[in-house]
Amino acid sequence: MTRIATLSESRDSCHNCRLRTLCLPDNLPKEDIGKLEGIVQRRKPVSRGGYLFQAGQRFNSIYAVRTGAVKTSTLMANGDEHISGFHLPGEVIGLDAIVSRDHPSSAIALETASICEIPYAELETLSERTPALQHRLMRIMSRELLAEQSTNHLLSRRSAEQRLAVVLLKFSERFADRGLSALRFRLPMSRLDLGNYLGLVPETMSRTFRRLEEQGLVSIAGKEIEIVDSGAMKALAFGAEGSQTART
Amino acid sequence: MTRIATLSESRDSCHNCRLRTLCLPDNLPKEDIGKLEGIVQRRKPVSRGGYLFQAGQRFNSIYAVRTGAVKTSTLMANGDEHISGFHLPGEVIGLDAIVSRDHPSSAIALETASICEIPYAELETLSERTPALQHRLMRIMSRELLAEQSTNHLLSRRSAEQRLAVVLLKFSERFADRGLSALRFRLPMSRLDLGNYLGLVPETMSRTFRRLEEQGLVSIAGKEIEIVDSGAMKALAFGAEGSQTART
DNA sequence: GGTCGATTTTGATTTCAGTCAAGTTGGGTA
DNA sequence: TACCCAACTTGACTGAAATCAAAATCGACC
Repeated sequence: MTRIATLSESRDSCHNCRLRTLCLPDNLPKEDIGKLEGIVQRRKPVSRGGYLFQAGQRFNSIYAVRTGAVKTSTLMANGDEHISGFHLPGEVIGLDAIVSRDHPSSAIALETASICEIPYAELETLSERTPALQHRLMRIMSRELLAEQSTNHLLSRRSAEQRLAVVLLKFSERFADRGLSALRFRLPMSRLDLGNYLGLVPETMSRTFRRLEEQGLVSIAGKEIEIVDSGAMKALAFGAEGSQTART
Repeated sequence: MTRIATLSESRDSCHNCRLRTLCLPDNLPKEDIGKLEGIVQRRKPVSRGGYLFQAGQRFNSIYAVRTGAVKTSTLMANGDEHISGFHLPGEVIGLDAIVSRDHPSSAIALETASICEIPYAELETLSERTPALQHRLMRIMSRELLAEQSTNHLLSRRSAEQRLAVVLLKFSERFADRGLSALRFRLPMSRLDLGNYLGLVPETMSRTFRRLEEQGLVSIAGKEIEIVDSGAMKALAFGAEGSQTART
């Protein structure tokens, strides 16, 4: 029986946390993990639709997702929401607020989520005397930068089918990194949210899902996704064919 | 006589550098700037089309632009170039390589550029005993993250006119930050490159420039840009009108 | 000053995704 | 169980930007 993604449970300490290698503590010496644990605060779970923090709110902490899933979004000048990312367990949220002292975006739970809060002032103090932690922070920031770049890339002149294929493959990879199936998983967000992130309206999302299914690339049942032909998906997402520019 | 942007000259040391407040040394105590200076290497100028580094190359240093302008771009699977950013004096390049040990993208001079090279291993060592530098690095990374997010935002479901208006206003602001005119400046890149960055083909770029000019928002002469109606530009770029979603 | 290639422009046409308008489905709850 | 609202789907139509094709302009170099 294939196990469907739930991304649940992890122990109370960073030492035992199943997400250790994805999260802040990765590669830290044992005693440094101990120190980090000293400042991490476990919050009571945030339920679906609840805020971890709101845009404009004073920046005090960064947050690591332990279970569940979170979206970050900004309200644009005209009142529309723009979703800037989806965050799975082990990922760190709020790093974009370090410059400005205020959170530029809101973080909202897509499903009940447990969260580790890490007060930034204390993290900064700790990292002053913990080189390994300092390096780890730089690496995480750099990783985020790469992720954002790859999103830019995705939004820049790619067809709806390609965008969807890319994002499904990325989720596949991220679930696999968390020890879950790469081929069968449950998307934590609505089509509306995913479309918002991809720059596509819900109608297009619906039609695009259908087309991928008709081509035998995926099998869709609500939010449950099965990647049927991973090779063809990759060809569509990254392949030479389908580029809108390639004028051979 | 209005001074047209050239973004030239700055002294040999970080202390005297006109770009100090934009670049790494900002807010550092004098003695820390001295230490930073100790590891910064001044390279001989890179001429138009020359590489600061190439994608795939081993990551050793980050780079700060002193004069000129630089683009960073990746080669996609199908052979197309995707331009991920344009970099003006005072900006730091290469931070996206920290995670992977290799540069994910290439950096190419758009016009003759002088560059400061900062070996990352030495920077890391130095920042271990220089908290202010450490904080500065985190802030710069966070700033980059914000910039990437705002690019995402830009590419996500905005019209060609809006994209161009936003990017012109951003350049305006960046030139102003460097003490140059916010209303008259010279874009350092070709329309092809700017279009690539914005996800638009050159034909559309041309037509969109023309439309902005016809509406009396800007005045264009080759790469020389004059912002004629800054208010209307902002209304177009950020205003309530022009949202593709607002179904009032 | 003239030449060649790259860059930019212009026009005609096509196409993909957005818009508008109605359903349909499905999850939550009274 | 039945109701309700939100999420999703479907179909017809529209429109903005891509594509295709060709000409004009620019600018670097001899």
